[in-house]
Amino acid sequence: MDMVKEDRLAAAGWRTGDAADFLELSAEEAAFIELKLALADYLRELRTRNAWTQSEVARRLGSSQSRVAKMEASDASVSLDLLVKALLTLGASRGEVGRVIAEAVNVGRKGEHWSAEKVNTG
Amino acid sequence: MDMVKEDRLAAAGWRTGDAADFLELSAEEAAFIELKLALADYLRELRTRNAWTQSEVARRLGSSQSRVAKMEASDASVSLDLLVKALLTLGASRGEVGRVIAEAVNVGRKGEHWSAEKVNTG
DNA sequence: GACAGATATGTCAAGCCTGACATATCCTCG
DNA sequence: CGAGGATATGTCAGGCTTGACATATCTGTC
Repeated sequence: MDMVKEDRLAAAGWRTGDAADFLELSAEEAAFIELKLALADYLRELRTRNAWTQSEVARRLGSSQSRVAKMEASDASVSLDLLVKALLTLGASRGEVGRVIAEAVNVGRKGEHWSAEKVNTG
Repeated sequence: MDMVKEDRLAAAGWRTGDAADFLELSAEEAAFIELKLALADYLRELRTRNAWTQSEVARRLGSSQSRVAKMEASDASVSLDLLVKALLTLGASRGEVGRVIAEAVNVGRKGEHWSAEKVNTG
C-alpha cells in the first residue's frame, strides 16, 4: 500500500483522513491531483539530477525558493500551468514532459488500482 | 509557420503580427501555447463528436457558454488547469487525454515520437 | 551542541482567472 | 430577407494564484 501518496495529498492540503473522506474526491479530481503529483515529482527529479538547489531553480524561473518548494510538494496553491511552464523553462525535453504527463494521466486507468489502495489505511 | 496556427494565436490574444514579433515567443512559451491549442482542439472534437452545444457542455462543467467558447479558442484567459479539468470532467478517457497532451508537447520534435502502445497501455 | 546551508510552512498584496452577463456575429432553414 | 439557435467577443466583480518575505525545520559538519 502507498502511505506515501496519502501523506502527500494530506500535506498538500487535500482532504483525505479516512476512507469516506477520501472517496469524496471524484475520479476527475483524483486524476487531476495525480497529474500534478507526477509533475511535481518530475520537477524534483530534474532539479536533483542537475544538482540544483531550490534557490537556484527559483532564480532560473524568476520565482522564489518557497514557491519552488511548494511546486515540488504539489501544494494546492500551485497550478498546473505553473508546473508545466516551470518544467519547460528548466529545459526538460518536451518529449520527457509529454511522457511524464501521459503516464500520470494514465495511472489508475482501468481499475480501482489507486482508490483501492487509498482506502486501505492500514 | 502555417498561417492557420498564426491566425489562431492572434485570435487568442497572443502577440503575433509578423514573423519577427512571433519569434519573440520563447521556445517554452510556444510549447505551452501549442499544448493549450491541442487541448482546445480536443475539447471541441469531444463536443462535436457527442453532438453537444457549447451551452450543453457549459451545463456539464458548471460554467457558461462564453467560457466554453473561449476554451475552444484557447483564449489567453483560459488556464491549462481549466482545460484539463474540463476534459476529465467531460469523461474523456484518461488515456485519450494523456495521448493528446503527449502529442501536443511533442509537436515539432523529430524522430522521437513514442509508440501509441506505451501511451495506451491498459 | 552550534553553526550553516537547504528545504518547508505561513502569510499577504497584487495580479490573473473564472463564471456570468450582455451583445455581436454566424449559420441554416423557410 | 427574417427568425432562431449556435457560437464568438467584451467586460467585470470576486476568488484564486503568484512572488516575496519571514520564519521554522531539516541535514549534515565540526
